[in-house]
Amino acid sequence: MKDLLVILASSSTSHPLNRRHNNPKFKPSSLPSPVTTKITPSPTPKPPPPPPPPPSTASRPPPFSTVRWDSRASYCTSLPNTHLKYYADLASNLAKDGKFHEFLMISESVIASLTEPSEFVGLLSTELVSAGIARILREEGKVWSVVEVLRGLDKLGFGALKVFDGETERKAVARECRRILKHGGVLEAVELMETLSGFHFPIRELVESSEIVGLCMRKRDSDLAIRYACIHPHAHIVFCTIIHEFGKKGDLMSALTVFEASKQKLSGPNMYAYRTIIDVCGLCGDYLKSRSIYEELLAKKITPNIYVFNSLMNVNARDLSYVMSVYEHMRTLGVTDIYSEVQQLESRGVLKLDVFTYSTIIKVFADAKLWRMALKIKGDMLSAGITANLVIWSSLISACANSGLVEQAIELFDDMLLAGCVPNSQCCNALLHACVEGCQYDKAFRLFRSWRERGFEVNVGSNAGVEHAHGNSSGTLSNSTSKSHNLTNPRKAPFTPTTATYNILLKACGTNYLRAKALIDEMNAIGLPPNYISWSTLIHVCGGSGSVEGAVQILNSMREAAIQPDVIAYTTAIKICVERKFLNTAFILFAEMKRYQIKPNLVTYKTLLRARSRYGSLQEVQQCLEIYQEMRKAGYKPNDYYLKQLIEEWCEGVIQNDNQIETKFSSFKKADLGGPYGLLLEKVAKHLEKRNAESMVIDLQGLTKVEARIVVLAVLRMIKENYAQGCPLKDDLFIIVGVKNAAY
DNA sequence: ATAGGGTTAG
Repeated sequence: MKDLLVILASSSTSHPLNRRHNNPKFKPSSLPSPVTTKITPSPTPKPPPPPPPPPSTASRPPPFSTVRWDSRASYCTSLPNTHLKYYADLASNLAKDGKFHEFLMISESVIASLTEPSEFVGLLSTELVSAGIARILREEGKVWSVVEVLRGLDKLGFGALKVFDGETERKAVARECRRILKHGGVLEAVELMETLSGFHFPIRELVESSEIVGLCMRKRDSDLAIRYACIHPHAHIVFCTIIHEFGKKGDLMSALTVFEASKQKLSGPNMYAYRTIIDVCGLCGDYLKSRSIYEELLAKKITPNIYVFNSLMNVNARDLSYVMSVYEHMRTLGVTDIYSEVQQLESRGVLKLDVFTYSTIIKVFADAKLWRMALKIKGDMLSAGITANLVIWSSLISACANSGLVEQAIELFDDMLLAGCVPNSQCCNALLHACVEGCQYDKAFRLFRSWRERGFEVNVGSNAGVEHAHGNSSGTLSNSTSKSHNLTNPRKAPFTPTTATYNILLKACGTNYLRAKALIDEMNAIGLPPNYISWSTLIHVCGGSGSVEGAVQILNSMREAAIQPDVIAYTTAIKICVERKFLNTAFILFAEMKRYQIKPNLVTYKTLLRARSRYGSLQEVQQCLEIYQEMRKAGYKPNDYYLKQLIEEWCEGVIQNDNQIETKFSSFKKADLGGPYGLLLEKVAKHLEKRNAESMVIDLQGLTKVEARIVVLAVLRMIKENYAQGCPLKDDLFIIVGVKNAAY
């Protein structure tokens, strides 16, 4: 074998064949035909005769003629496994030396002779092939030669080779990608990424998706944007971003094209995309299109979620009858049926809708962010002859606040003052909250200061007197004084901030920690000491200002102030650690809160699991799996999304993207997975648990062939990593195959 | 009957 390598090596550099090949008159068929070389498999391990000498090392694909290899094929079919192994070793070694043309030539010829290419692919040494690619990247930085090699590999069905494990190589590619983009080559960059993604290059590391999307936008190239989305591991999100971006540009046509593509690409309805495209219809002024999209959902018997309904109603807001028909459907779907039930009760005379019930209904819509519905209820109420009181006004302002509608909220507040209703702290807080939700932080502070200095001017005119004759009079200035004046009569009312007021202002500090700290001091000074909500908000602000240490330190300050940090305070701090990639600190805090007997909730778990987008080592995977197990025990249903991601990282590319099964390596289709990941995820998780690391029983019962393969791959990788760390498997490895699904 | 802190598909 060594001899053969020498022959091949010499032929690839200075062999006279090279000169012949460079001659345009040279024809490959003039080479001594390899078919004539007879291979006699011998019982003793004796190297088989050499494959045909490679004709070239030039950077073009080797000049094969299919016919030439076809004749060889019939003969090769009977290649015994030992010979297959020999060719695989030979090819792998050539690849390692960077002689990819020879590698491809041998591979192509062998594969042409086999019915099942994976037989040969399985025998190739991934390590050697990736070493060769790494070498080209490292020593010569030749990204494009590598890309050509990869495309060659791809053509031969080597897609599943994972060749980008090394940091250095990935950086070389990233540099090249940067360079291309700097010169405006988005198309080139996407093509590069398409090739790379077939070889499990983590393209997310290459460049921010927003940047690529932005460049595609600038070129108005929806096709390119779609191509990029398709290879992104979070295609569903990227699609939505693109749809929205086109919407912002007023380009509904492109947005719709992308929307259609997203449906093609993603399995299962994506409510997020539906919601986005409906919003975009609104942005582009085509409300009729939004209706047809909604109808498409209905035709497919897909139940829209509350966000889709909300968007649809907002987009069609001008057509109240349509909004009501949509609402009617929403009600029948059980999204919210409170109003109709209440109305029914009223019609039966069981209940008289009063200002209390109206206020409850308004709150329901306010919480669901259905502010238009909230305002509609107010209309219904006024028609029923009931006057809005302070609670109603407050709820309406809250409804706008929850949707970040500052102008609307201020308008309501002014209307309220005009109607002679005196705001209390809660009502003022609702308006401040609206400013925060609408990110108008300075406006919140300006309002606060002006209220504190001047209070409110409430209109107590004759109108107010008449209106309040019906309604509840709480929160209304006494009419007795106003009656003497027939004209509008402004009255002064004071403003009293509460702890909640300060808490909202704390949030309005954004990332300005000093401002927040000053507010905390002010609270202490005026006798409104910060409560646990104030402290959590302070943690948030501090973290936002960039100080992870400071944020963690505030947990201690809380205890000093005799306020025990609760689950939200800890979750806030953990979130900051996670965002700033202080993963160890995050896990320390997680352990600490449990020591203090504070039970993590679903939000805590989710926040913590977002810590890793890639799982580098076994330790990291196990750390996350522990959290999963804990979550399960605590009665929370783990979101498969994260676990799926984890498993993707672990199964050597058998699973790719969201729901897609890599089809190049094995000819399995998604259907083979048979429905949801549930059982599969559980099995992989169970097998990767720490305590299972030493003695191993792999139970494949109930899994399909593909699933079983995934589980086995995951376990094998764990064994490999443990071994590399010096912890070899001590006992035997048992694999239980199901009776029906004999997997291996 | 109305308010304030952590998630909300990366």
